[in-house]
Amino acid sequence: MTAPQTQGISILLVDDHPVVRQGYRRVLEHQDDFHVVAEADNAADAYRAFKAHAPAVVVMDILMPGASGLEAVRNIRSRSSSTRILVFSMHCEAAQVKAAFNAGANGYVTKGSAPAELIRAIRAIIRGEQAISDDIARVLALESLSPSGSALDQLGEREIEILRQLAAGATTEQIAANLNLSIKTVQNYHYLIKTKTGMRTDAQLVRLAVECGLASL
Amino acid sequence: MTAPQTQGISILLVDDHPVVRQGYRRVLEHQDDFHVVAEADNAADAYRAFKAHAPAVVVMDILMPGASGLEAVRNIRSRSSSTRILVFSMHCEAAQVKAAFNAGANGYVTKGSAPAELIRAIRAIIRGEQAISDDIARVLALESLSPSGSALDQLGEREIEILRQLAAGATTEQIAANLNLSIKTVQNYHYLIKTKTGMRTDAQLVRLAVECGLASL
DNA sequence: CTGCAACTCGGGAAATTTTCCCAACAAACC
DNA sequence: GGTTTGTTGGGAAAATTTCCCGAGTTGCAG
Repeated sequence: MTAPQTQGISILLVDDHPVVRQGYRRVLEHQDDFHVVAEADNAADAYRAFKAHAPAVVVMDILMPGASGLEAVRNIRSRSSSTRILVFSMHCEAAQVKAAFNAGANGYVTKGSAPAELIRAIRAIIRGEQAISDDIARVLALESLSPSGSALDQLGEREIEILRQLAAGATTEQIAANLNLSIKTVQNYHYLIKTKTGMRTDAQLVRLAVECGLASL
Repeated sequence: MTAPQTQGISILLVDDHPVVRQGYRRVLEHQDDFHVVAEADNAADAYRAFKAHAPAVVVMDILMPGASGLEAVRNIRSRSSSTRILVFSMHCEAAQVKAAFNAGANGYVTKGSAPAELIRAIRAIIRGEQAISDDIARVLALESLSPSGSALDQLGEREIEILRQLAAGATTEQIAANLNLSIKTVQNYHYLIKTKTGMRTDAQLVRLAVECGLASL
């Protein structure tokens, strides 16, 4: 199980800036079990390279011209659930990070992170863990402590009300009836709430609502 | 702060049975600082009377024809967070009691309780405490000690484990991977758990799991 | 020992929901 | 006046839920 693979870990490196790619390639290949098998400088090429090389790990900048890097992450994730995806970005915003994980990323580090942190993150996601760099951790931690509803202040009143009722156990139909909305609208809100908050299941939504004091048990 | 209010404590009394109301009115007005300012015999009238009289305390039976008494509790609670609501019922079941507190009740006594217990409960909730009668306390205490979570002993081990992971926020895929089952099997269990427990949404499942000590928040 | 009941595991197929796109409208804001 | 933001819903493909079924395994009572 834990024996190192003889061929090492194949990596696809994606960044629109060649110099940056060079830098990362050097850092990555300094690990002798890491092997950068391909590079790409845009989302479309990244997806093509992914299909061609089936790398174990994709390391990509999500800030690229053209199609969003997040879109590439989604594409790759929908094609393979086993590929590990590490996103790096200059952004250190909670929403951005959540969006990346929601799109299917396994890790997120900022470009300001030390090389050792990048390596550590890659080894973590290979083990199946989720990885974030220290500065991201700090931002997310502080955000979760903020006095406002943290994940809730990104939601509108309607969204909050619907989340509250969802967490209370109401069905889509009941909510639609309670608020005098069409089922379709409630479904759309339900989906929107999930994407905005980064929650993937209704159970996670309930936990969020309870944490934010929206619902009780 | 602790000085008795000169006008005493205003009470709204709700029960669908006139004779029962008479009995309670007598017991309540035997306390000279208690004053029953209104009565109602159904949920809708209760809510109207509440808006009209703004009583300090609402004493209501939740077992009434028509709209659920719980619904009335919720309505009153959403209108005023300071009003104290004491629920009384013939039922002495843990689930019923929890539902009442969840709806916003401050206290719960059974109809079998002695008058002194009712008075004690009202004085307790006026002080901002939560109050339950002795028999309720015994039921809740025993339930919390019982090895099986009541609604859970109708579930098999596999079902319980899957419910636990669902409540923890795991996706179907993650559960299937964790337990080495097919997604199809997890879906079937998920459905089976819902039908066996009578829960209609995943949010309700989470609540159930938490109540039964299967999950925490 | 035999049969029955319960638990575990999954396939099939129809029904429903989720997902993600889009557009319209109002209010707020620059 | 143009832009963003919140609210409301349609459409259509993808995914999940729902419910039915069978099959292997235990355990237990007859």
